[in-house]
Amino acid sequence: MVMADDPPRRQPTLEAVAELAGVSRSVASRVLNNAPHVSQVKREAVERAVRELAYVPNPTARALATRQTGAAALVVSGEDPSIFADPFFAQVIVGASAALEEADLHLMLCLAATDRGRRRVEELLRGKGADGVMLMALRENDPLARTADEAEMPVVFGGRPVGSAPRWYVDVDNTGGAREATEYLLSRGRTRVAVICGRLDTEVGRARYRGYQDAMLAAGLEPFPPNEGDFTEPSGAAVMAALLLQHPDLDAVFAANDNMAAGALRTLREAGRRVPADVAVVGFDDLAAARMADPPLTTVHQPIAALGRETARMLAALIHGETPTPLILPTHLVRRASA
Amino acid sequence: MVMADDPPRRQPTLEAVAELAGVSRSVASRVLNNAPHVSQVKREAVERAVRELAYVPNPTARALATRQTGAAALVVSGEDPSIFADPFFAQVIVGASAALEEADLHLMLCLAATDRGRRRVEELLRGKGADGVMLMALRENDPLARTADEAEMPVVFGGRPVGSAPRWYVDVDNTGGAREATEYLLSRGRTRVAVICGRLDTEVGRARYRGYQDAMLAAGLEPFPPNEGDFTEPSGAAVMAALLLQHPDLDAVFAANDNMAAGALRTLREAGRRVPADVAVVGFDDLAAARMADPPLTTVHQPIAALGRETARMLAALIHGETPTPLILPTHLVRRASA
DNA sequence: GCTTCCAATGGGAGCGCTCCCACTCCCCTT
DNA sequence: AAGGGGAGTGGGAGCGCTCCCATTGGAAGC
Repeated sequence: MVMADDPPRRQPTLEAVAELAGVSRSVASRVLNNAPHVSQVKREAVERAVRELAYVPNPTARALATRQTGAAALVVSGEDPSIFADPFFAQVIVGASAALEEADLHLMLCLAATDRGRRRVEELLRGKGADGVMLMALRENDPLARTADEAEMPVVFGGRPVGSAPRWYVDVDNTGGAREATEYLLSRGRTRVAVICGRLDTEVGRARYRGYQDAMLAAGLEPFPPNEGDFTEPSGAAVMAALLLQHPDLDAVFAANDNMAAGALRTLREAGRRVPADVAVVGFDDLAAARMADPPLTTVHQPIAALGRETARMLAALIHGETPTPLILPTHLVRRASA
Repeated sequence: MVMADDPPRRQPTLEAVAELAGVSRSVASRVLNNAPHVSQVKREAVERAVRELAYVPNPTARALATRQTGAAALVVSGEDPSIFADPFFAQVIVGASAALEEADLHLMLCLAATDRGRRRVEELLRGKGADGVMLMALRENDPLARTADEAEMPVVFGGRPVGSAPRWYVDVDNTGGAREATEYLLSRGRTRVAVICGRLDTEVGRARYRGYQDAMLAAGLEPFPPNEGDFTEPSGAAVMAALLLQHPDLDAVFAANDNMAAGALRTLREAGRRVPADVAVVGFDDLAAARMADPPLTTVHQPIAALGRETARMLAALIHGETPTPLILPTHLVRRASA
């Protein structure tokens, strides 16, 4: 006969610690939670027992008892999972992760791309699988917005969704950044400043176009109509080509993000236009790639890691019962060679 | 008098569902878990009750009872949190997330950069805060390797750690890829093929140098000594500059990743060497940036999303009690203009 | 010296679910 | 006709923790 094939050597429990320390579970629990009403002697006894047994509290049991999971979810929506492959999100995560760590919260990452994924997120929200949620990259009329709203759980938006402004959000000053970029182009004497928009079904896309528009109108110039790209390099190249055809005399272009600016640069190069001599180009995002572009891209820097950090901080505050206020992070122009 | 300020309107429980459906908790539980031994009538009654109450099972309670959290952790080690900002990880995550979704597992992301972060990971492992772990980017002698080993929990390594090969891992054929890249350079008639290594305290760095070495030796050529960069663009530029000084006659260079290749390209350009006419350059990784480099970079493609996907799949298999075998994913050369 | 108060303590009732097990029928063998 | 087997069912004991509450005893207040 063999031994039982499943040696149930389980983790020690609080009960075991208490017993070894010669105290009750209550006292042991208090020591672990750093709560008052424990004598120094027993406190030390418990600490010794914890060390001896290499005890680690079971987070699940604690979660059940306290009704707090100790986790925050970062939900990235969008039909295409590869939207997430954008280094943008990696940066956001670095920031969010750091802030969450400070608040002693774990990070659950949910890419709600497929139907199944969305359903799982929904269950997470409604089943209280996390203490709070950060919602990013929601599309127009995203059903997740409603679910999040109904779930009785703190929700912070990273970047405002299209249309309504939620109760709590952290966003970047897209309009201001776009305005600054356009004004800069104007200040360099350019007058025929074209624009390559991002998707206009996103708030980012709209806000950046708005900033461009503001600056043009303020300068008494006619803004170009919104030529829509989809934030990718090829779309930037395509829109640039179309622009060149319709307005051969343009002398500058503001692209709503760096990827599209890179595409524009490529088209311009292929068309034999010199940058910035013939056409000045400004992007938005200040990705690593912007620095390495040829020529290095003048672009609007946005604090991506800070966006993640502040979103997470706001969520943590909410979870702790505080009432933070929405936040808009500043952007600033980084001058390089392309404009 | 005001009403109680904390309306404890709680989620309905299984108990409530059972009561509404006129069955016992056991039966309701069976229905929810799709278990047998339930009559059709009661099954439907329970389903109706679930809908009526908009019942969602509490994952925490389930986790406590089953001793399964339903989550897998992806731990990214490394002293510098920004290592994670590398688009590499974003890709890995997309793959892992998809595979985890299929296995109905949630993704917990842990960036173990700070001491506090490492401690939290340790607690996660030892406290059974997840059903399994994927470990990536471990450094030499990383204490996490031991903790993971001791934790009685499935562990899969994404990329082998330096030195020991763990029981379960998914890796990319770094040596084969580097060999292929070098062979290609050789086959184009280059004979003075230099190398820019990655950090040699990582297995990736070593394996890629090994591949380069193999190819050189097989061709009867003297391999260059390992000139170590740290996988960043500036380090590639610096090593390239040093190389040019010591070996002005070199006619090709294999860089252990695309970032360093980009740096090399920059140095070469500044030194007035034409690529590929004077010096051919091959990178490794096939990042998006490689395509946009000037000239577009010939590089070794590695299936990053697949790495994430397979790592997650292996972990899921382990969690389900299966016994998978380690996996090495193929790489292949992508020919572009730089070589 | 006697009440008053509060720090210290441990018992016990949950938190919401799973799962073992005992029990009842009912159908199908021999 | 008696027995076995299994499907269907519900009760109850956990899972490991927190937290309320009753109890104790010694210090402080009068």
